[in-house]
Amino acid sequence: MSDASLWSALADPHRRAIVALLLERPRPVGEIVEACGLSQPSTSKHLKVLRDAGLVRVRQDAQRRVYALDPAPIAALDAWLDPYRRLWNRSLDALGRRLDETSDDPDRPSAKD
Amino acid sequence: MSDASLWSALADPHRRAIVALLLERPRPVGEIVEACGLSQPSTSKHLKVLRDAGLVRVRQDAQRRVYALDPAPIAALDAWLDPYRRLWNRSLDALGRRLDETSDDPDRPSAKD
DNA sequence: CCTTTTCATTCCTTGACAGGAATATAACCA
DNA sequence: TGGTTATATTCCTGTCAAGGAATGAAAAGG
Repeated sequence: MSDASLWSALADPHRRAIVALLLERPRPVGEIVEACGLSQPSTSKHLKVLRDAGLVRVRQDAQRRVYALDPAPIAALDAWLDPYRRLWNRSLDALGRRLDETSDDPDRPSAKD
Repeated sequence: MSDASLWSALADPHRRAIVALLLERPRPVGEIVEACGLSQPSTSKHLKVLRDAGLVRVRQDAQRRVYALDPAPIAALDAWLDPYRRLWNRSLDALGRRLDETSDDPDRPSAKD
């Protein structure tokens, strides 16, 4: 299950920054180095982690390597999130009902606890 | 920004398992210990991390502490995901177009040969 | 070929985190 | 009050990941 590598890849703030950079457009390593303010080796290592997690893909262009986002793992995250999103909607719903029927449900005490 | 603690909290597979357990229903610590197969102290420490990240809330019930999911951070994750979801939809769209116009685009040879 | 550019990989050190064992804390009960 | 249950916290240790420095590797160009 590469689910683990996906989460741990995104757990690092620098890597989330890289991912955000690649959301705008594909970029060669040098550009990422400059934008992140990290050293080149460190950036390359982060890129390797992202590659191993399947989050980015590389295209060789002469001496440069152009990195781009791969949307698939993002979709996996989205799928993971789905059941929780339902919970979120339920609680929004409940809030709406409470606001709506403030004096209609004697079982659920209002904010006077 | 508790964004960092949110990600690092969910980076751990045991903690994701706990979160999944709490999605079904709120549970006291003992139940989580049993379900996860971790030791009680380890579980308590994971719960502390989840608490600090705002992912769970505790309610005291006699000697027991009942943990429940807080949907708000999930919504934050969802918001983070949003721009990437757009990317995903774009690529689905592109795929759809390609499948749609297979015989409409003489530039792109179809799957024969 | 030799050099330059661009990037990847090792080596090493340091810091953070996980897990177990033992201990503290708090609530309930006799 | 003393004891039991349920949970949190501390201490200690091993593991793992990040970052810097140095080095390796591949492509382009003279």
